[in-house]
Amino acid sequence: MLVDDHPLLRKGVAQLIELEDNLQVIAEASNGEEAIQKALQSQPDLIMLDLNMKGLNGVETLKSFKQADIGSKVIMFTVSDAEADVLQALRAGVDGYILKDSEPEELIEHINKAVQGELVISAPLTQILAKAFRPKVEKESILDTLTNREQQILRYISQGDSNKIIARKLDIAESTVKVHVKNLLKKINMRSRIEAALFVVENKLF
Amino acid sequence: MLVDDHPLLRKGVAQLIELEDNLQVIAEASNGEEAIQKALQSQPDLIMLDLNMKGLNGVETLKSFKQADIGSKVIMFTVSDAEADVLQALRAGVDGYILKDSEPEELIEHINKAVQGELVISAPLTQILAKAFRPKVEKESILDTLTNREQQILRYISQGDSNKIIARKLDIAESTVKVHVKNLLKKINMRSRIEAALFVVENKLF
DNA sequence: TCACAGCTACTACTTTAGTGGTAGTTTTAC
DNA sequence: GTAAAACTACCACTAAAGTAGTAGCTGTGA
Repeated sequence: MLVDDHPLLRKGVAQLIELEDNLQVIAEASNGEEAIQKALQSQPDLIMLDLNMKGLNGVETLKSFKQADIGSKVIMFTVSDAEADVLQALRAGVDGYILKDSEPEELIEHINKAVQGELVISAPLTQILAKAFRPKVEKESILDTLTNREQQILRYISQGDSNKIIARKLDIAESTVKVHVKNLLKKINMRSRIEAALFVVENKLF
Repeated sequence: MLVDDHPLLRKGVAQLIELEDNLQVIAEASNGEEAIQKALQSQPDLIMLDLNMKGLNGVETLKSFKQADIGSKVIMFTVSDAEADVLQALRAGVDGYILKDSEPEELIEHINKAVQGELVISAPLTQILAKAFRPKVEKESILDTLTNREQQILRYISQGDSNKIIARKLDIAESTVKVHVKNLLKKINMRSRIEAALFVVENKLF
C-alpha cells in the first residue's frame, strides 16, 4: 500500500513496483486517516508511508497503525534525512526508512527485504545514526567539574543504586555517600538523583 | 599511527597508506600501552586502532587517549560487527568504525574523511545502528500489565517528576499518586522509581 | 444486579533521600 | 612546607518515597 499526498509520486512508485512479479500495489491513500481505513480493509503486507503529510504525519500514522493492530510492515519513505525524523520513526518502530532519492533497484531490493522482516535503512543515514550514539562534546565539561569520587557515584546513581548500596560497593559509610551526592547535585545543578540519572543516560555520559 | 597486535596486518595497511601522497604512517604500536606512549611522542593526526588486543582493548585504549589529552582522531579498525562493540566504541567517542574487510579504496576514502573531522562508519553497520533505536517488542507486554493511569504516571516518573509534581499535573492527590506508584512498581517488579525510570528510557518504552 | 477492575483518597508508618554544619585525614599543587 | 582540594564521617533535621490497610465511587461485563 502506498501512502503519500502526492498522486504523481504514488503513480511513479506504483509503476515501478508493478514491474516486479512478486509485488503488487493493492491500495493507496493520500493521508493518515485514509491510510488507517484502507489498511484495515486490504491488510497489505507492506505500507510505504510518507513522513510529511497534512493531518496525521508519518510517525503519528504509524502509531495509529499499531493501536489499530495493523500488522503490516511499514517503511518510512521520505525526503527527510534530518536526525530527529529518522530517530523518531525508528523509536516508533518502523521497519524501514528509505530516502526518496534512492535508486529504483535499491528501492525494490529494500522493499523485498522489508517484507521478509529485515530492517532496511538507506545507506546515507549511517552517519546520522552513528552520531546519535556519540557523547555530545560540550556535555563532557559537566563531568569535568566533578571529582573522581563524585563521577564514580554518579555512575552508580545512573544504574539505579541507592545510597546504601553505593556505600557497600565503595566500602564507605552511607553518610559519606550522601555528602558526595549532595555535592555533585549542587555542582550539576539538579534537585534529585533521578534527574541526574536521566541526564546521564540521555546524554550518554560514561 | 597504526595500532594492531598483528605485525603483518600493520604492514599491509601501511603499504596501502603510503601509496597515497597525502598520507603517511609515522608510528606503529602493537598494544594499548605502547600506543599511548607513541601517540604522545608523535602526535599523529589519526590513529587506526584495533578493537581486540591483549592487555588494553580498543575501547579502553581510546579512553586512555582522552585522559592523556591526545587530540588525534581515532578510527576503530576491526573485524567485529557485533552491536555491543560498535555501540561501546561510539559511546566512547570514536571518530570512525571501519571493518577490516573494507575495500582498500573505501578505507582510504574513510581515512581522508575522518581526518577532516567527519564521522565515518562502514556501510554494513547501518542496520545494526538502526536496530539499537527500535523499541524491543517483548518489552511492550510489560506495559500491557499496567492500567492507563499507571502507564501515565510511569511516563512522568521517567521524566524525573516527583509524586507531588505528578499529582499537580494530573490534578489528583499526592496520596493517590503514591498508590499508583506502589502498584506499578509491584507489577513491574522494581524497588524504586529510579529503577523504573531507567528501565523506561533504556528500553525506549513510550 | 452483582462482582470486579480501576481510580480516587485517607491515615499511619518505615525507609531513603537530601540539606547544613562540623571536622579529621590524605592528596595534590605551588 | 603550606594551602587548597578531595575524601572521609558524623549529627540533626526536613522532605520525599515507599508500604500497608481501609474505603468510597464509577463503569463494564457476565
